[in-house]
Amino acid sequence: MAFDEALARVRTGGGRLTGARRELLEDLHRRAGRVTAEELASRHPGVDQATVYRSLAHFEEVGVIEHVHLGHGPASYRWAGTRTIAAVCQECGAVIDLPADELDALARRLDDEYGLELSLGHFALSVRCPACR
Amino acid sequence: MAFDEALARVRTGGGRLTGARRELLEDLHRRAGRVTAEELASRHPGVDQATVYRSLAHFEEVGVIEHVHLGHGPASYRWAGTRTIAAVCQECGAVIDLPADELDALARRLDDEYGLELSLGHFALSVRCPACR
DNA sequence: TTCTTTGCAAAATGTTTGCAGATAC
DNA sequence: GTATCTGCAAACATTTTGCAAAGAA
Repeated sequence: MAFDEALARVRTGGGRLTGARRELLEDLHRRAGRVTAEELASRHPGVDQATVYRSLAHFEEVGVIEHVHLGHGPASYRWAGTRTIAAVCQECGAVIDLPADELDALARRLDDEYGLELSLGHFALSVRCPACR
Repeated sequence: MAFDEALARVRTGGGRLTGARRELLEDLHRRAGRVTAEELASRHPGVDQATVYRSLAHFEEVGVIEHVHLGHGPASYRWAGTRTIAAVCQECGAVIDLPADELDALARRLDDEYGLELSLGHFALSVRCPACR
């Protein structure tokens, strides 16, 4: 998603585009990878941790970012719309990004057989990476 | 896995089969479904919460149980070896158990293309259930 | 001017740890 | 007898909340 579109979305439903939000959005957009709330907070010392969480929640509500659970630690956030899914190595913790297409066949089966709509984000796949096998 | 086999496993490497552990094992075995540490602790008031966590960790180490993250709440534990995977509805939180075979094709692809060994437990699939669509 | 957002501090949630005494083997 | 396990209480990590002041529209 383009940065400007994100700015517009943040304002939907009376949302305000504050300094803190703009700062966080720029960071999230620029890096494109995954970040935890704690990393964001520490990179933006002027922005309170509570504000980081509240901003992230708002960004997610308006579809600007999405979060995924990579393991036992904190959630990871990234700019929305990247069609990849995370696989986490259970042993070394490495995160491997896979094209989301890999799940297309599974998604189709789950839909056909159970009426379930598979959503790509939110949970990682649990794997063992080549190095750890 | 049979209950007796579990008892044996708990003793591997000098592990002791204590009253608390036997109680928890019986509960986990009998119910076969998923339980959180907190539920276990409250069903066994004589067993301290710390003991529950430590026992669960030990049971998992010796392969008697496995845990999965179903969402934002606590982890869920269940008797090992059940070949199903959990799908969690993002909207209503319902947990749907699917035959693990559904992931066989995906597992094969991930192995062939990336050298990744997919492991079935630990993370749930994120879905929208028929009722919520 | 009005409604939203912020910072701060405190609470809530889920889990882990240190330690001295109890228990399994 | 000796190493492991337990309860207790305190710490920890992540996230959420209440509230009064500040800021966006």
